[in-house]
Amino acid sequence: MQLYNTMTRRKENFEPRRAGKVGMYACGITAYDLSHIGHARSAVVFDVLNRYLRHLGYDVTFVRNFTDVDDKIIARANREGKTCTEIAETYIAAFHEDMDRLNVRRADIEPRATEYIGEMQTLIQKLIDGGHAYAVPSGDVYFRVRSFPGYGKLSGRDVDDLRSGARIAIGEEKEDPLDFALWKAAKPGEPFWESPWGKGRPGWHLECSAMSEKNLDLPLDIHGGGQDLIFPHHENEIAQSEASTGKELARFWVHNGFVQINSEKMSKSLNNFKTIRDILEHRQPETLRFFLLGKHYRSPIDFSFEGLDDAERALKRVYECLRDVQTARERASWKKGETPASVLDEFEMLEKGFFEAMDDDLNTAGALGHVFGMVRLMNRILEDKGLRNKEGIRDLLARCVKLAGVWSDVLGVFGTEPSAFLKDLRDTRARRAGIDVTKVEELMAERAEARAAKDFARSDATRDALAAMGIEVRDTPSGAVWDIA
RNA sequence: GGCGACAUAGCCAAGUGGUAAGGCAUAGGUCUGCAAAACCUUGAUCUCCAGUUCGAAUCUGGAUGUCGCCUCCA
Repeated sequence: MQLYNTMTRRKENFEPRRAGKVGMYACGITAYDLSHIGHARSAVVFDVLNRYLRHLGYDVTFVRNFTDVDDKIIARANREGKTCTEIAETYIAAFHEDMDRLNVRRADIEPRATEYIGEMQTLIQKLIDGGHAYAVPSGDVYFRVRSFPGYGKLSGRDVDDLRSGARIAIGEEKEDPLDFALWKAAKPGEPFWESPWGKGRPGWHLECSAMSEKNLDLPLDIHGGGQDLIFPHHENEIAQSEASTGKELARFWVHNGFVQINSEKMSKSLNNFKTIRDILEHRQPETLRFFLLGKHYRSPIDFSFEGLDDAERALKRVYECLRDVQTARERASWKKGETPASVLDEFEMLEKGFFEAMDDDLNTAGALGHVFGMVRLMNRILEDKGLRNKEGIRDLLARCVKLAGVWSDVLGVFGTEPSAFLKDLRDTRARRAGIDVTKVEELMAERAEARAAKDFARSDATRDALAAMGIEVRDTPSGAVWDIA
């Protein structure tokens, strides 16, 4: 497959370092608050990449870390009178819960920073020994940026330009404004670990270098994260890891675009933050996931509830088709007859098109186009009285179900039992609209009675009453069903 | 100021050289007691200007607009 590499700014043919095996590392969250939809996007993107690489037959080892010691965690712990460990545990558990709902698979290894303090100290010592780092009297240790010639290569930045804008904050004892902390001396009341440089804790960038090197071989095949991590986080990781090991840190750098609100980045200062839980209050998790897959992973995606509702309707269309295919397969008798070649061709083109899109830098939006092409094809077949009862179609429907299974494994959507999904969708919408389901059922019963008596005036009156509530009634061979308009 | 991304129908969104996938919404038709779903039909020459080319949404230059990074951030 082709994958865009931030380092070279080009799509490149992805080949792992060792045949058949992929080592992938993605930067996870800092566990100090509930995860927001930006975290959801990043997680979904790397989940799809993880799933697709496995689909292609690679033996993937996926590592995603948790930062469980950090300024913001400390601040929250102090504010709430809890320990950092308690805060971290709380929000790691919340993250897992949210990810499970979004059908994001757990990483194979989920290291936590505080479990790697020893490795981090070893790494710092190596950097000091190599002249790449220095300790200052306060007990901080800094990375000496000018000792690493490649600094800026990932983000395309020039060290001199960076230097002109940088400044040494009061109290810092850096040799150079660009130098960044590897180890921070503990202030009173902060958690700390003993070290050769005094009591302190690791710098954020260092954590990922230690955890990636410990859990995977360098160079990593893929290192990923949000676009905002390119500078300085990943740039600093490269400096630390490459200066200490002499090896390239990662071969492919993959970065996902942001979630925006009204074309602006979500931020707490703009007060436009949406947590995953805010969204899942009134929408199904699969709708959010499907919405996120609707745009290419490197582009910014604008979040809105209107957009989510469009996604919900589109997803419903897929599930209604899956349900209808399922029903059609239950037909007791089939007549002799082949599937027309043109239909088979179309089926195969759609199947191929999906995977070509995925191979092209994980073009999920393009792939979904082919999914809907399949929905149209299947609907058309099921509508065709002369075709739908043929043995050839029976076999095609079986292929369709099998393919839907593969697609859902890769994308992490369309995998729910159709009837269960549709029922849950209806309940979700009813809750969202504040509709009393019991009342609806009563009116439905009344209408059924009226229709049985061929009292169409009364039947229509109940339909109108239901319509006023936002309920749509649909008569099917097996009785009337209702849905939210 | 430095680095970068984006600009496609009412909305969302694929498409990186050969005359524009798909979704949502809208309108008409088939079907239906009436409806709904489904199916069929219906719409854009791709922000603007100049250039390269037999040919450009797709390449080059410029303009305008929007956004991101350069400080913690997915």
